[in-house]
Amino acid sequence: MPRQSHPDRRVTIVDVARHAGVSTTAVSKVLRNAYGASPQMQTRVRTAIEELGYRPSAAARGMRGQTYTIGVLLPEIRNPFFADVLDGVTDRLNGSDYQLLMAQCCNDEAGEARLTDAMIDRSMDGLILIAPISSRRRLQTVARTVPTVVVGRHGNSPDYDTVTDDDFAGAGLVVAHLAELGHRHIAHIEHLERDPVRLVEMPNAQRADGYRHAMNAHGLADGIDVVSTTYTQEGGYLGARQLLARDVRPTAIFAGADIVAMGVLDALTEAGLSAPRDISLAGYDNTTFAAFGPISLTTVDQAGRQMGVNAARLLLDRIADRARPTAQVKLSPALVARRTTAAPAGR
Amino acid sequence: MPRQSHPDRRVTIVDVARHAGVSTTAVSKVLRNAYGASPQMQTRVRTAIEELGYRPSAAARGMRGQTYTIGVLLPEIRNPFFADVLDGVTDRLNGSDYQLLMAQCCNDEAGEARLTDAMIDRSMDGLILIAPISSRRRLQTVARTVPTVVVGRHGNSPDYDTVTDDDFAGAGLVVAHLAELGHRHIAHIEHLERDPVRLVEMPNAQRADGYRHAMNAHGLADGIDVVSTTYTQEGGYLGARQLLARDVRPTAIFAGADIVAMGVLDALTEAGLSAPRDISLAGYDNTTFAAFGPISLTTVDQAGRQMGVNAARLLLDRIADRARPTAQVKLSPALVARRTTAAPAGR
DNA sequence: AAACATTTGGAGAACGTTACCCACGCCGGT
DNA sequence: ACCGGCGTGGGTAACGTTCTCCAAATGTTT
Repeated sequence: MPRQSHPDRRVTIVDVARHAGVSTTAVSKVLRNAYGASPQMQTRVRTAIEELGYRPSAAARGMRGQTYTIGVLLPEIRNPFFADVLDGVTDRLNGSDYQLLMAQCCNDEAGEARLTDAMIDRSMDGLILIAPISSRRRLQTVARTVPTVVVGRHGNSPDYDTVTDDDFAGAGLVVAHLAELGHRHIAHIEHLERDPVRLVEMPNAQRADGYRHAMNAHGLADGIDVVSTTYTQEGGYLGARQLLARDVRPTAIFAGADIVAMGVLDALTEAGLSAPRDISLAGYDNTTFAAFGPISLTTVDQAGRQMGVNAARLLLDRIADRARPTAQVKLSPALVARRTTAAPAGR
Repeated sequence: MPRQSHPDRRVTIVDVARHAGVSTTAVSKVLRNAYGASPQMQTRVRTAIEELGYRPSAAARGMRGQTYTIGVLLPEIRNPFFADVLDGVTDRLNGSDYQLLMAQCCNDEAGEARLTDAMIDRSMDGLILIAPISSRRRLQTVARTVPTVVVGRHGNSPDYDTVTDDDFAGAGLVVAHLAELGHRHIAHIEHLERDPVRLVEMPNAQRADGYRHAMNAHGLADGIDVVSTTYTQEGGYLGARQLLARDVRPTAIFAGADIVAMGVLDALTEAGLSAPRDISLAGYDNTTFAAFGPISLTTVDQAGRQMGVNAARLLLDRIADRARPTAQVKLSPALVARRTTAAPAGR
């Protein structure tokens, strides 16, 4: 590991050029794998880079070209589903020249805007927005400024690519599973949504729609029972309390997300009930939590990793060609039946 | 929200200067709250900035001065304890000019080095390294290049500040709690550590030491029983299997981390046992998982949020004055007794 | 009134890299 | 011989900000 001659100053492209006896332009070309550098030149420059321990400054690069940095916006770091997506992105980006940096978002539109702006200000080459809550207008603005892929939000745009799970179908899988077990009164805890655009684009809305559609399709229209809270543990807890207070209790609860199902479990435990003995319970996301043995929650696997891989792929594609038409990747969810669902007690 | 005159080009400091009828130097001074700008100048420039919707380019800033970016290195995004630390950092940084960006680390030294390098390449103003595994030498090198705070690693350095939990004392709390309940054979699952430096600096090693020390102090030297695996769910599972196969089973298990305790619960469930009926179980970290009602794991609260707040504070201090002597903040852990610990069965 | 600080503003040179051009030499085909 | 094309290399001007001076105006002391 060679030390640089001057103790303080960073090694620059000029040092490399001098050391290799070539121009800075030549070094730059090699760095970017750009056209116009002969094989000899390549090895010569690379040797010099190695010998001096040179690493390009992203700041300087950002002023003219790329920074080889990709930003990921996460809404909630604690939700393991997002970690899965992130793993996929990381996988795809490994071995590329791109470095991934992420930021946790603050769960409000203003904060989301501030963060995307911060990423744009830092000359990032591309953005992956995971389950953003910003207005469609805002997303378009961002995407027109920097290559962007939106994950976990339906609807298509001419400006950004999307990667989603087929939430409508996923909800259907849960209903089918529970109906097959013999349940007729299957309640659903949804995330309250008023905004008309989000009512179409947000996964939670799609799941609620899918639930209603599937209930009707199975001839269980009478068993439709929806509680609107939020996709949080707290929301699940409160939702379950409402459901448990019904005159006629549902025999099964389909929570719109695993985190919601956790809140439901809380409420059940508190009420001295357990799943599936007293009530069947299903979630959505197949988080590590759901997979955890003592919990063993029936849920829907979104293949978060696959979503991440696709998002990264689409983003790299778009960085390479900003003009290509946008794509919408929709992945198929799969039911993971575990131990919180069973035939209803009275059957 | 005014649009910029040219459709494409970003608003620069030159535009602002022209619009305000001042020099770019003046604008720069206002942006940095630097000395030499009168109050009138300040308002005048700020108005122009507002009117044009100007935001400075971090890339350009990075070439001369600060980027107002702080990097956080997380070893494992799924561990909720790190999320707590991150919350604390975010809290402290909110309202400051600094933007936080994080990267997940790859759990090996090479990957950690690559990431810190990437952050340095991007001219970040400061780094917060959470539970890094790099060699001490490497940490020093990084810290000499950029202001750095190391979280969750003992030992002090003249180059970086540290924020830790008193892991030694924390382990003592667990042993005291279990001893008081009447346990005499208390096993511990530790993270295997060979490197002599890490054996002193890593929290896991401190916990194991604290465990041994406390066992002796309570006159339970005969009950010392340590299994070395890893701080993962898998490690907990394997460790518990070993312990359950003992001729004389321990009546309590102190897992070195909540994630390890989860693995233990897996193994217990598999063996048809439960805590605390058959065996008492304690973790460490007070993750959201431990707090979750149906789990209700006895654990140690590290006040991750406080650690994060302190780390951010120290980092901002150091950015302001790189010459100040380093500080070591050590926070006191607290026991959180929940439902997985009780008096041993045979008592 | 002169000398000296202090405050306020600006001019201009970095910072490290890449984009855009142009020059050179070497081909092959008129 | 001449011409166009291609492969190769380099010169140079950006990019947007801050930093280092310097000058003018204003205030303060002798």
